[in-house]
Amino acid sequence: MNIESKLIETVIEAVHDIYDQAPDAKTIQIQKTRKDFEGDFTLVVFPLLRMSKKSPEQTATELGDYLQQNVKEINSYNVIKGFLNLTIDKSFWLDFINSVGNNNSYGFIEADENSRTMMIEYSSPNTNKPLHLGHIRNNLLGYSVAQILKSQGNNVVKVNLVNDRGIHICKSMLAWQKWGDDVTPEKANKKGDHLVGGFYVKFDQEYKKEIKELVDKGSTEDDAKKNAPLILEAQEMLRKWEAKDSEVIALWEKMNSWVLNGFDVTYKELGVDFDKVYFESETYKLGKSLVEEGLEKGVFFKKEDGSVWIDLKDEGLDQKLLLRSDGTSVYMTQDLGTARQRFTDYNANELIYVVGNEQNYHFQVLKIVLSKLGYSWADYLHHLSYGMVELPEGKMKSREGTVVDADDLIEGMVSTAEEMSQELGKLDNYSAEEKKEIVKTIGLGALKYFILKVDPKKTMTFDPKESIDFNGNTGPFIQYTYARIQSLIRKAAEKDIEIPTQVSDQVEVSAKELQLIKFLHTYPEILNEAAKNFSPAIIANYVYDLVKEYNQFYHDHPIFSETDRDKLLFRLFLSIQVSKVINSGMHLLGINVPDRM
RNA sequence: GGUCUCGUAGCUCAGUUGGAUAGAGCAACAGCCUUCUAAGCUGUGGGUCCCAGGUUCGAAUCCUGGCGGGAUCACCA
Repeated sequence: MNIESKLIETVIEAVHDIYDQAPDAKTIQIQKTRKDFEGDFTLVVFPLLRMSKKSPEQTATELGDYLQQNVKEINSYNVIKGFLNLTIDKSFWLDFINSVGNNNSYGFIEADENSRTMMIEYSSPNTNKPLHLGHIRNNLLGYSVAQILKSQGNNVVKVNLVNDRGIHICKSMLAWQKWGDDVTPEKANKKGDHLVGGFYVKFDQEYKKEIKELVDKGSTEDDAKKNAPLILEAQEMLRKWEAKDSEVIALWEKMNSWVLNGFDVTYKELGVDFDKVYFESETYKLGKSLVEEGLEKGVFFKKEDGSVWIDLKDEGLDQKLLLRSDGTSVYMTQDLGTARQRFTDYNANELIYVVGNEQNYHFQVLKIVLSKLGYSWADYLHHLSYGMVELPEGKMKSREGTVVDADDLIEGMVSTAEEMSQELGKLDNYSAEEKKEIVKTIGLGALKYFILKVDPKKTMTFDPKESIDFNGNTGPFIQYTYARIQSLIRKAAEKDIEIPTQVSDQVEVSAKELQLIKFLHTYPEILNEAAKNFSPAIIANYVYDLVKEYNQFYHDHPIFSETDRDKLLFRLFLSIQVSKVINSGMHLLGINVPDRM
């Protein structure tokens, strides 16, 4: 049993013994004592006043006496207003830090037969254009949340859903057919996703020209959009695709494979992966059959033109399209099918969708539609909605060319890391190979940390200039601290100092060091909270705070200048425990830590 | 207009189930490299926690209303 629950239990006993009352465990608030006060844990006594019927100070004192007598770990206590501050004995903290020293997976929980299976979908790219900054946030979040859930004893299945069909795919296919001149990624010496993305842009440009021409001839804007020859051709192509026209399918397969090969490169760079990849081209038909099912059950209705809808006015929403009048499927159609397919494949307890908040409405509808169809697992769907990534100059707009391409961004981060290392002369003694590796770790660490430290649900500003500032609350700062501790270990080996596997309870411990130990003590709670909230940001900020605490300690107490052997060993030992937690926390964020930098 | 969401220092962000005097970093200024990596550390200045009510012993946090930004309400995905 951990110390906090022990304290809570004893407080309940105390209230029972002293005031003859039975308090609800929820009213007992044990929290960490704030830095500026003396003590380790604080009991807030205000909620208990109605039971004691005494002043806050008197109540706190009586409870303090009781606790001190009945909990052996408590050394002393003090009362300030309604706060009872308890000081825990040093030996408790030393026992604790020794237990961390013997534990290679501190804070982690093993999966067992009672584990829940959680499926997490992330990335979900369209095969008509390359990944951009928004996808980076998505991928990093998805991967990290999966890691975090795993660390807390869940079985996790990471899935990707490739949006490989639809009108948007036909647009780039059509543009390639018309203006592609049989170009391939090899011929153009370009990543496949970038090549295809170019044709998507080309389509849009030509389409706009056509619209303008029609408008100039007197057509309305709306009519022009609907009747431009290019869009009609694209629609025709989609119908052919759904009818399995061999020529269209062949082109589709060719171009999709180019794009997917390109994505694989980017995923590898980012360090993300999947256990299973779903393709909408494989699930949309199941979606269509679910629509049929809904029509039979009377959940959906058909309009005169043949399109299928659901009326959600009773839910406070609108009418929603499920199938086009020409019988082709839309986004919602295929998502219905995909969801069903997943619960057939894996018997998941929870299905988490990592998708931007611009789709909040979509997921609200998806959930309602599935439960109206009678699927009880609709309750297991959870939309992990994240905010947009903006640039300092404003929003990203593909039309205005202000989209930050994922590959360009990664490359930029790495080359900036290289320039900075060069300038500081940090990597002068390393081989080109080693340099490349370290610089990549730092560049990606900077990017990943910058994005993950922000609360997922918030819109965030990504400032490329600020992100390459390697000072402050950044990934490289944390990596640097880790690297320095590794350097300590090497130094100890040089000096033939054997690092202890545990420390004696005779050692003198400073207030600062005690604070560091208490900080490490909260790590399991932090992980638990991060898992509950699907929030890597909680871990990121914790690790940063830990590193900051450690750096202060490190500067005040140069370890090898310590003459007392026990103290020296203790500090070395403590440093290693800190570096273990840094490594573990960063690992959950998907960030590597270098041994030297 | 309806729904959702965000609003904390000049800027980027933390702030635990409501707890004590609201915190970091960047930027500015002033210091610290014969001692384990100065990509660091120390110090100074910087706040109407958007506004107004309400609940509470106690509100940045919860509720209501307003103001401001964003998203969404497509036969796009």
